Amino acid sequence: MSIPRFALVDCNNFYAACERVFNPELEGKPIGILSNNDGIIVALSNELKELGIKRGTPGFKIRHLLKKHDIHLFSSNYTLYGDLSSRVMESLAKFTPDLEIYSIDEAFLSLDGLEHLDLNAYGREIRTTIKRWLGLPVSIGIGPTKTLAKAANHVAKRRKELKGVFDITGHPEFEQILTSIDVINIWGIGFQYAKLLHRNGVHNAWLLSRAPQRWIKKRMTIVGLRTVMELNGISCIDLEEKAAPRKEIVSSKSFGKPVTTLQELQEAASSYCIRATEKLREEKQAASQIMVYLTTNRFKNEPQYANFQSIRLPLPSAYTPDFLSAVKKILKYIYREGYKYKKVGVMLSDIIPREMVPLDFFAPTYLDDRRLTIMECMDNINRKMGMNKLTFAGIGKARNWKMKREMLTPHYTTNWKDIPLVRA
DNA sequence: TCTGGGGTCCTAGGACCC
DNA sequence: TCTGGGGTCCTAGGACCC
Repeated sequence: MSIPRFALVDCNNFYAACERVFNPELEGKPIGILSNNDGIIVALSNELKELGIKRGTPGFKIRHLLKKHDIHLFSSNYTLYGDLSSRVMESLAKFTPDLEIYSIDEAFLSLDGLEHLDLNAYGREIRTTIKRWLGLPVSIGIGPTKTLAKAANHVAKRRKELKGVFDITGHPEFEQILTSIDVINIWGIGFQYAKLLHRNGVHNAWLLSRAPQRWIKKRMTIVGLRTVMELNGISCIDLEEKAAPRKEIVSSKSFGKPVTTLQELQEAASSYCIRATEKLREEKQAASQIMVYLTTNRFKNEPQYANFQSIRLPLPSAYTPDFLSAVKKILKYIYREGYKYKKVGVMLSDIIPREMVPLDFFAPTYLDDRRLTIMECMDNINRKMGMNKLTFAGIGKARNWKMKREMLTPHYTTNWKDIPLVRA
């Protein structure tokens, strides 16, 4: 049996690269993309990283540097990134149908059956194609396991001479290469585990691959053990070509400025609830549990309060009003007067496919009568006319809960008005 | 003034049952 | 004086990912 071969294709500094596609003047300049509400920096171009700025830095903290270094900050434009992402994935699918879309900017490809090719050259062809078709730079790591493909990608990104592609499979300097990678950069090792490993002298990926497996299992569970096996070339994490159905749906946002009244919280939570139930219907699912939480601003030196509560519906549903009344009840119960609230959120869970919703003799369920039709009708109108064109009275002024996005670029690829013009 | 949002998986421990 | 043991289910919390 031949060893499997995985490739990880990862778009370099994806959000920043997307902004550059339609604004080539940004080439070579430091760019940062801000989170919702223009809060923290979530994506950085290499030039911005080189200035010593870290992911997670609040935008306002570097405001004084913008002019000096010609830094360009943008509000996140997920409509644009999402659209370019699906174009990248479609292009990759032309190379192999065995593909797992792992995140907005990454995909695992199975290269099984292509071992006879020069996989480095094959990777470079993929890379050139994506660059030519979409103007986006990608890096490609290849290895016998997903974890090693990820590690190879890490190397491909950092060593210029590799030209963005690296196959680590059976590499003569395998040991030295893994030794050069700090455990924190290994897929599956986060901040806490990296601390634990360093404390115990396991500083790099090579040492991790040699670590006693019983100790790993005990301290890092079966998940950590899988990572170690994968570093040893034993594939434990398969390619998942079909997206697994979601098990929970969360919708939450921080407020631009503090909120104090129950009324306002109700409106915000209702609008998140509407969004969450829309997603639920998009995936043809139904949920039977809803949780609402709220919290004050932990960065502020003022009285803090956080709480949550959930309600179980008698039957799974995707009928928005079922959830809206639950939201109302919960918020009324957990709300305390006198605090400045920063965030409220809604989470739907216990999700099942809607064909599995049981029928009830005595009460209308989500699936029978006109409820389904009403919801579908609303969803269709909103899809066509824009989000929240048709909505529920309960959200009041909620349309104004819209995020702060002061530095938003146009929706170049998804809105007729925003399509770039070329002047002759 | 201004500090994100949306997910998954695993385990320990309690409740409950026989 | 003696105070079981094993199985299952659920939940909270902690770790991780992007």
